[in-house]
Amino acid sequence: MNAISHSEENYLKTVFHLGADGKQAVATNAIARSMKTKPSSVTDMMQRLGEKGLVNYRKYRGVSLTEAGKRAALSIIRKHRLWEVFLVEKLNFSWDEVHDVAEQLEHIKSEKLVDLLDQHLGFPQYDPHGDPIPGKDGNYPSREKQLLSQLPVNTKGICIGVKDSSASFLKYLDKNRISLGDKIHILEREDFDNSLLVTVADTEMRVSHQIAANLYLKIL
Amino acid sequence: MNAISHSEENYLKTVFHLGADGKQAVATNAIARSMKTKPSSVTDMMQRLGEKGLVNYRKYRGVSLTEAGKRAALSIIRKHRLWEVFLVEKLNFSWDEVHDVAEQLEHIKSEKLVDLLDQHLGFPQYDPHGDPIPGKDGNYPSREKQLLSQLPVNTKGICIGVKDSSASFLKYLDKNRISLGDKIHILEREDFDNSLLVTVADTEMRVSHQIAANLYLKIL
DNA sequence: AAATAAATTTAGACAAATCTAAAAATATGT
DNA sequence: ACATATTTTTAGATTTGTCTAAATTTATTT
Ligand SMILES: [Mn+2]
Ligand SMILES: [Mn+2]
Ligand SMILES: [Mn+2]
Ligand SMILES: [Mn+2]
Repeated sequence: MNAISHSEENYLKTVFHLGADGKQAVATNAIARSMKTKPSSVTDMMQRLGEKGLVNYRKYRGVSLTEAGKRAALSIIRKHRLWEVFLVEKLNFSWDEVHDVAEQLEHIKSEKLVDLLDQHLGFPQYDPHGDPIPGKDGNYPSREKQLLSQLPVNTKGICIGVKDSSASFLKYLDKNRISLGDKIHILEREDFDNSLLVTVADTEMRVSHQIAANLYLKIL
Repeated sequence: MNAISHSEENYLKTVFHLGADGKQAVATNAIARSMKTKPSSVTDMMQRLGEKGLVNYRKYRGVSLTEAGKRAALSIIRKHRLWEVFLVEKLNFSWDEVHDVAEQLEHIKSEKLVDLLDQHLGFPQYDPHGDPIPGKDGNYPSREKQLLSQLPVNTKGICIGVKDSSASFLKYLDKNRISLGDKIHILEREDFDNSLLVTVADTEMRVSHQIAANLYLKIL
């Protein structure tokens, strides 16, 4: 009776992400910008999701997810990230190529498929971009992490994730031999342009503010 | 420019199967029956597919696939069967559970995904039901095979496929320990009900005409 | 506090995919 | 060959998801 459509799923996921993991309300325009649709389409959809009890919609005031909406969003994100792990670990996709395919695979409906995929992958905790994989029961582990750009000189940490996961950024990291799991040591900050001198897995290099502002570290 | 929709793909596949693998024309009613839609919906869709150059549509005369339509159908069937192999071989689905999931997975659009999946599976030739997997280039190998019900007493063969691949038939075969690859020897035919006395992998058993009419053998 | 700007919603249109009911064409039986 | 049955198509409606243009509400600036 109340099946959630492909399109509705995409909207729910966007509301979740834009609203700080389902905690804040989100503006119509923000959703439209993020999904490359028009604000009027968003309004339409939010009214429908409101009627289905998946979002709290108040005219002109933005939307937030209901508990049911949050559960639905987490289930889609779980599938998205499990498929990303599959693509990278089993099929040898590179981490910059998986997003569009996972964007499709996340909509496949079969609980058994998700469970067996999870098992096949050894119950992974994080996706290839360092993002946590929501549990079957809907629990969403959050990890201690800080942007490289916000840490003081002399900090040591492990690179555990990316904020921007666009193909161009990920390819840049590949080219410069920066990978998740690498140990990073901040040697020096350049006041002029906020660039950093760091060692990444013991190799010294300079990273721009742009880069540093998109890399998450776990402090050691 | 002319992307083929989810729904159009399902129709193309049905026309392919009902028309003896794209060789014959197919009636509107046959398509509607097979897809559980109404004949009027089929007419609509066939007119659209006709305009797209994927079928030859002549009012009241049924439809056949064009070369482009055949290519599209084979590509979907290739994906469907590769995913079925994946589900059974890698995720341990049983062969009676894979169809509905593959029905969704076959619509995922990514050439790279299909190529890498094919490689990951070791370039399988047949799906879990014994059906051949079309090649990347669109070639469709056909296999010498005959229905068990149509073979004379004393024939020996290998069970290589099923005609009916409904869950109920497949579960029946599991229960009776009949699997693809088993050696079958026809010992006796009962004239009264056309049932057969056979050995399956050296175990003697009686199979009804219903069963025999849905099992394909390769004669030894 | 008006005036102006920005964000949001509404109204109306459209394409895709489906349906029901009615009309038209084709096939079948006597 | 004619009447009847069957198949197929057309006409018109509905739902989903989108759009543009206009109206409305909220926010910002002077
Ligand atoms: Mn998606
Ligand atoms: Mn990811
Ligand atoms: Mn399908
Ligand atoms: Mn199959």
